[in-house]
Amino acid sequence: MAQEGADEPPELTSSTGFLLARLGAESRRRWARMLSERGLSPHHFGVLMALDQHGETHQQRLCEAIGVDPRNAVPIFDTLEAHSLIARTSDQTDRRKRAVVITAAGRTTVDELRRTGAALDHDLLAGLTDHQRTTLHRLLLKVFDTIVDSNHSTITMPAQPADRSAASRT
Amino acid sequence: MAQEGADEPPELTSSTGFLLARLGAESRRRWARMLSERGLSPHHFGVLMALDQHGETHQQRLCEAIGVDPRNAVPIFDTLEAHSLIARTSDQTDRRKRAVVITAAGRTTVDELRRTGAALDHDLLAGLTDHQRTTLHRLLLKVFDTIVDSNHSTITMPAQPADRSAASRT
DNA sequence: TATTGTTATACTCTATAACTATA
DNA sequence: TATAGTTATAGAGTATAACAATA
Repeated sequence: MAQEGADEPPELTSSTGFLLARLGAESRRRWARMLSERGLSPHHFGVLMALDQHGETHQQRLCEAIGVDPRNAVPIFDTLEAHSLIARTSDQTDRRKRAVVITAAGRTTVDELRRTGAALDHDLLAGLTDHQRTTLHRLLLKVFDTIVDSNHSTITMPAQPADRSAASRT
Repeated sequence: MAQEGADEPPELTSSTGFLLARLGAESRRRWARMLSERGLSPHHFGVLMALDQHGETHQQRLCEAIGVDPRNAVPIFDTLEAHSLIARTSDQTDRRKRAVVITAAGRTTVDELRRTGAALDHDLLAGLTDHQRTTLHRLLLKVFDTIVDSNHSTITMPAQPADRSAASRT
């Protein structure tokens, strides 16, 4: 288990995965409260964020990104489309798939929410230094890659670099 | 944002809190599946773990430890008591409170589950080195302390050092 | 036959309101 | 009045089964 310094905390929560679940619930709770003021849920924001970063994709990849079963995702996409934050079209190469794109309004919304969310991060990570926050984020990203890769055999998102620059802000 | 090396991943999930929520859900999902085979939920395990580490406490402190509203915690304690994994008695100094203790069977169970959970951790954190896992765990613990302290004004668990040694195992 | 998206449904978890008993 | 625990209930989130359209 690799010996650290001597200031290792007793235990409190011996399993990292369980501690992750505990903190994740707390974080989601705060996000949900903030987002509910705009009629959105964490899943809605997750879809917008994934679309904003990766550009057009189909629903199943988005479901994987936000960790929601496709069976439960339909109402999520419906709501986003009803709010004109995304648009769904039929994929021409494979008509089973529905291509999803973020709209200009969706892009504005996700940028707004991201800024507001930064305040939540600030509170949540108040006990960490800037360097520790960066380290934590980097490690969590690595874990994220692991679970996405393990669910399917080889999937890492198409990485179609949506012309994000067109909506340059701030 | 403190410049790291140059191998910083693009973004994927810009908010640490949101990424935490995403990974926490995945982790909880895996724990839930493992625990369901024994008729338990993540909350049940959380209670047992907190009791095993901190000894006797009352219900509200346990609720805070596992992040569950006291209103939703009653069935959790009831189930644990029905399985004889915990025992509830009336606190003599304040008869409103119900003192909760872990039983010998509960201690055996939590040790078993902790070992089984280690396999889950291994899979979940497969992308990290041992050192990175230790770092991640330490950072998450710090965040945990932050949110517990922020919810109430000053609470850090009584730290009554239950005679854990009596159940020495392995 | 396998995959994408969908519907219906049941189940779990969480949040809101109000009540009892103790302090 | 405030707190610990409880109950009832509605809502959000998640899992199970089955289906239509397309590949």
